[in-house]
Amino acid sequence: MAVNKHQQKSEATRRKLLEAALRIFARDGFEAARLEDIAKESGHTRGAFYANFDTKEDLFLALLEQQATERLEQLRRLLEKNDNMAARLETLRSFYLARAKDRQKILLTLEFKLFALRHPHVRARLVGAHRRIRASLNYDELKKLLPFGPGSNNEIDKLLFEVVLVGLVLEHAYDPKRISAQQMTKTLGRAFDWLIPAAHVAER
Amino acid sequence: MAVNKHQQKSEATRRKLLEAALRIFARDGFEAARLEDIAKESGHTRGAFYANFDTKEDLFLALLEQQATERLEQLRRLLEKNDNMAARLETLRSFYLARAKDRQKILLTLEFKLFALRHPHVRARLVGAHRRIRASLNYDELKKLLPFGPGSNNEIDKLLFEVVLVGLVLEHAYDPKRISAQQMTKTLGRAFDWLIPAAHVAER
Amino acid sequence: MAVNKHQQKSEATRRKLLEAALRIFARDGFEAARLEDIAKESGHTRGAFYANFDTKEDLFLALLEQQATERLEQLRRLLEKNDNMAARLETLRSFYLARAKDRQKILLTLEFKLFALRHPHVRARLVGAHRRIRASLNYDELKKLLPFGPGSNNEIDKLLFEVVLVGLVLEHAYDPKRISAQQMTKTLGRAFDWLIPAAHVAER
Amino acid sequence: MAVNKHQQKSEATRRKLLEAALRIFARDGFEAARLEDIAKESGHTRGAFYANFDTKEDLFLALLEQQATERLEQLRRLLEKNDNMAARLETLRSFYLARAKDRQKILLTLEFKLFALRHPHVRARLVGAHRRIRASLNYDELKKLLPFGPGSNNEIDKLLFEVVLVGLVLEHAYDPKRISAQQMTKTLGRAFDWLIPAAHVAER
DNA sequence: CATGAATGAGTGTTCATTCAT
DNA sequence: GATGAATGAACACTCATTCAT
Repeated sequence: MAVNKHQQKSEATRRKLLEAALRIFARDGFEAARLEDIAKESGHTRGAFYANFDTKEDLFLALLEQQATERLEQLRRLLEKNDNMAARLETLRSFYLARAKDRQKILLTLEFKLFALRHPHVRARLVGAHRRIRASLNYDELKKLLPFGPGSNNEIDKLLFEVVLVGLVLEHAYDPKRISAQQMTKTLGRAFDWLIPAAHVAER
Repeated sequence: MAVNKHQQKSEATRRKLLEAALRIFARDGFEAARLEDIAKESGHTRGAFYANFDTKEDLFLALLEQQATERLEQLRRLLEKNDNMAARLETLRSFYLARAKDRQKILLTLEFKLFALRHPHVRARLVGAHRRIRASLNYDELKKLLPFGPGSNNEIDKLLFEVVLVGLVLEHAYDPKRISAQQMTKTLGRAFDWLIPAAHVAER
Repeated sequence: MAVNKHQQKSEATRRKLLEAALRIFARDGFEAARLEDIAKESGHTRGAFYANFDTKEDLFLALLEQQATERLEQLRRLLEKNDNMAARLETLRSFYLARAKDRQKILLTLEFKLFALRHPHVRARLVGAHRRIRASLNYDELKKLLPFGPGSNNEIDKLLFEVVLVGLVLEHAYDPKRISAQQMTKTLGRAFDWLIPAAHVAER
Repeated sequence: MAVNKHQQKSEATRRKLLEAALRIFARDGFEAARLEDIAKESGHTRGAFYANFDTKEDLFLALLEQQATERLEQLRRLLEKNDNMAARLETLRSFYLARAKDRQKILLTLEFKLFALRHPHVRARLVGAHRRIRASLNYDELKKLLPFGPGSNNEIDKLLFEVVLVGLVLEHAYDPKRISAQQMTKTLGRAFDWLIPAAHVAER
C-alpha cells in the first residue's frame, strides 16, 4: 500500500509541473505559453512534461480540474467550521474578497473559459471534469450550507459574483490607476452585499 | 482622379481587413488568429494586409481604436437626440443592454485587455490611442450629458457596467444553459438599475 | 531627330536608377539589395523601375555594362592624350591607383563576378555585353596604345592588377587597421611596378 | 554513458551541418543559401539545425571560426615538421599553392569578408573569434617559425598573398578560359616568389 | 521516469513582380 | 512613363511532439 519512492518522485514532478503551468499560463495565456517555459519553471525538462501529460491541452485541463477542486475543497473546509448561516455567509464574503488577491488564478479561470469557448471539442471533457469534481467533493452537501437553492436567480447571482470578481481583477491588473487594490476590495464588498439579500446577512 | 481611385480602393481594402479581423480575432483570439485567415476572410491576400498594416499587432491596435471610436460616436449620437437627463439615461440603458447582442465586439474588448496586460510595450500605444479618441470625440462634452462626475465612485461604477457586461456575455457564450440570452438581458438591467441611483432615473 | 521631352525624362529616370543601383548594390550586395531601396534612392518608385527594366537581374546587368563601358571610355580618353608609351604607362598607373578610391565600383565588380559565377544562365548575357562593349569602344585600338600583346602572360598580369586592386580595396573596407588607405595606394604601386617590366617604364 | 551517446550524436550532427554549410554557402552565398538546402545536404531537417545553432548567421560564424582554426592548425602541423627556415618556407609555398585547389573554402573566405563588411554588428564577434583562435593555437609561436616580423611590410605582404589567391581562384571559377588551373598555380608561385625576399628562400 | 536531440508542420514577414489607374 | 496597391511565392524561425537513450 505504501507509496514507493518512484511514485512519490513522479507525483512531486507532476505537482511541480502544475504549479509552473499555473504561473506560465496565467502570465502568457494558453496559446503563447511555451511548454519549454513551463518545464524550465518547474525545474524539469520537456521530457518530464511528456512523462506526465499527453499534450499541452491535457496539462491545461488537469490544471483547471486541480484549481476547481482545490477552491471548492478550501471553501467547504472553511464553511464547515461555522454552525450558523450568518457566520457562513460572512465566511463566504471573506473568501470571495480574498480571492481578488490571487491574480494568477483569477486570470487562469478567464483563460479556461476563453479556451473552452473556442475549442468546442474540449467542452465534453470539461463537463466530465466538473461532474467528477462535484461528485468527489459532495458539492450538493456544500450547497446546503448556503442559502442558494437551485431555484430563484441564485445561480445567476453566483455567476455575477464570479463575473465581477474576474472583471475587476483583470481591470486592476490592466490599469491599477483606474481601480486600485483597495477600491477593488471595496467594490467586491458592495457587489456581494447587493447580491446577498440583507435579510440573510442578519447581524452585519 | 487617379489618386482618388487608388485611395478609395485602398480605403475599402483596409475596411474589409478590419471587418475580417474583428471576426477572426473574436473567434480565435489574438495569438491563434492566422493572418492567412484574416486575409481570406477579407477577400484579399496576406500581401494586401501588409500593404495596409505593419504587423499583426498593428492591425489589432487599429481595430481597437476603430471599435472604441465607433462605440463612443454612436453613443454620443444617440444621447444628443435627448434633451433631458431621464431620457438620456434611458437611452444609455438601452444602449448598454443592446451591446450584449454583439458578442464579437464584446469578446474583442476582452482580448484587447488581456493583450495589453501581457504586452507592456503596447500600453504606451494604447494610452496614445485613447487620448486621441477622447480628443477627437469631445469626450468631455459627452460626459456632461450624463450624471457621471469625475468625483464619487461613478468611474468605478462605469467599470462595473463594463465588467458585468463582458463577463455575462462570455459566460453566455461559454454555456448558454447556465445563462440564456433573456436572463442575460434581464441581469444587465438589474445591474444597471443597481448602479444608477434611483433618483436619477426618475419616472421609471 | 531631336529627342523629345518624354524621352529625355525617361532617360533621366533611367540614369538616376542606375546611379541609385550602384550605391545600393555596392552597399548591400545583389541578393540583399531591395528594389524598394533602389527606387527610393533614385527619387522614384518601384513603378519607375519596372518602366525601365524588366527584372532586378536586368538592372544589375545594365549596371555592369554601363560601368564597364564608362571605365574603358574614360581610360581611352586619358590614354589618347599621351603620344608616347612612357607617358601612357604613367597615365595607366595613375588611373589604376586612383581606382582604389572608388570603393563602390570596386565592390560592385566583385559582386558582378560572384553573381555570374553563381548564375550560369547569366554568363551568355555577360559575354554578349562584353563583346558589345569591346566593339563599341574599339578595344583593339585601345590595346595598341599599351605594351600588352595578346601573347606572353600580359593577360594574366592584367588579371593580377585587377585582383590585387579589388582584394586590397575589400580588405581596407573590411579592416582599415590592417591596411590603411595610404598603405593600399603604396601597395598598388608596388604591384604595378612589379608587373610592368621596368624596361617599359623607361624614364621612371 | 547515455549522455555520451547523446553528445556524440549531437556532435556528429553539428559536424555534418557545418560540412553542408560549407558547400551551400560557397555555392550560393550567404543571402541566397537556404537553410532548407543546408539541412537537406547534411542529411537532417531544419529542426536539427536549430537544435545546434541559433540563427543562419550563427552557423555562418561558426563555420568561419572552424575554417580559420582548421587552416591554422594544419599549417602549424606542417611547419613543425621542418627544422630550418628554408624548408619551412618551401612548406609554406606548397601550402599556399595547394589552397588554390579548394575553391569552396576560398570562396567562403570572400563571403565572410563581404558579410562582415556589410554587417557591422558582426565585427565584434569576428574580433572575438579571431582572438580565441589565435590564443588556442599559439599563433605567436607559429609566427616565430616564419620570417614574418610584426614590423616591415610583411603584414601587408601576407595580405597580398591572400588577396591574389582569392582573386585568382574567383577568376578561374568565373572564367576558366581566362586563367586555367595551371596558369593559376604558376601565377601564385610568381606572386609568392615576388613577395618573399629571395634571400630567405636561400637554396631555391 | 526523465533527458534532450531531432522532427516537421505551421506562421509571420519580406519582397520581386503585376496591374489597374 | 509612372504610381502604388495587391499578389503570392519564398523563407527564417518557432514549438508541440516524438523517440532513442
